[in-house]
Amino acid sequence: MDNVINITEKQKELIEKLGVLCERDGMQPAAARIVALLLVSDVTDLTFDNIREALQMSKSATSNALNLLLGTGKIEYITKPGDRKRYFKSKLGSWKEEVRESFKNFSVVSNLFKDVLAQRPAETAEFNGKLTEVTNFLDFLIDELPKVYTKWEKENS
Amino acid sequence: MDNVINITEKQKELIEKLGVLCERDGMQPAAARIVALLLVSDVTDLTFDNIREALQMSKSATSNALNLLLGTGKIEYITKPGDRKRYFKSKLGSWKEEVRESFKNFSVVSNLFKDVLAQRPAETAEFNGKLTEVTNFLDFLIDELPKVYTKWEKENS
DNA sequence: TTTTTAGTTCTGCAAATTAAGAACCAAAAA
DNA sequence: TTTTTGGTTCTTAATTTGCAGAACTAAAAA
Repeated sequence: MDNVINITEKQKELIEKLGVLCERDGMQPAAARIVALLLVSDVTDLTFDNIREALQMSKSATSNALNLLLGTGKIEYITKPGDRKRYFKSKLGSWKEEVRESFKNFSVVSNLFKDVLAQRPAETAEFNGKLTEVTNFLDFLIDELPKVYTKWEKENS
Repeated sequence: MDNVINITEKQKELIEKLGVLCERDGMQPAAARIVALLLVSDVTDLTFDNIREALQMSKSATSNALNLLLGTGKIEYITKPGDRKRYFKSKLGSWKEEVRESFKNFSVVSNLFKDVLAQRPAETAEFNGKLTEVTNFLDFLIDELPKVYTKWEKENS
């Protein structure tokens, strides 16, 4: 029988707040709470049933959310010798990775804007000019943000 | 009678692509298409009915989406003397603003992570260390990103 | 071989989102 | 004063999402 993990009121509060934050990023509620739980729980490696009981959710919801999070790289699991259970844990590095990914998205937007510009009539000069400025700004970021990363790497090696 | 605005196939394609992009950012479908339409349309200032006809949506959907977009600052409208209609147009600067806002969000995450750390047991040293690194990274970004903006301003004045 | 464990998969429902259609309304025009 | 214009608001309907519960399964244990 699994020893049930305990969550304090303070922790529950943090789970809600972190959960809302993840949900705003498009994550579904159950998954968001799991991510949050794995951040605040005293024990960092939790089993399927630990999670299910702590968050009071069904097996199906737990299973689906865990597999979704494994797929998106937000969590991982370890196993222990002579133990069939998997121990799920937060893949903390994913937060840094996620930021990096979100930065990459700028080029998708920038490229689409360029496509838009390419087919706009020359007559709407002011509009086209502003749109050009936006794409220039995005391209500037696409250029500068990697440098920020490099600076971080340099300062932390 | 309003002169109906015409949308080419190429423009329709771009509207779909831009629409999907906006939807992925949490914008609802109808609103996303309006934003896209106002970017690709040859005429940049469109009336309620121009939009309704171009995107084939109901008055209610059009009304709700337009008010949502006005509220979130993604579009604006102008009026013309002796004309009761409003002419809606893309607030192009909102794209730049949006990026700036999304950067501000890092401090919300960072602060929450610090709250999490404050109540974590000291025993999970490795985990706490990694979490600390993530918050340090976020704080680094919170510090560096405004500098990137400043650089942009400087290069474009 | 049977049973238990550690999940997964399959309905099916309840709530939330999204948009249509019709009724409505206030200001301007006729 | 009546009508038209340029919308808004209300109700309803169709999807979509998220999750519970039960049935199921493969591997390990007994």
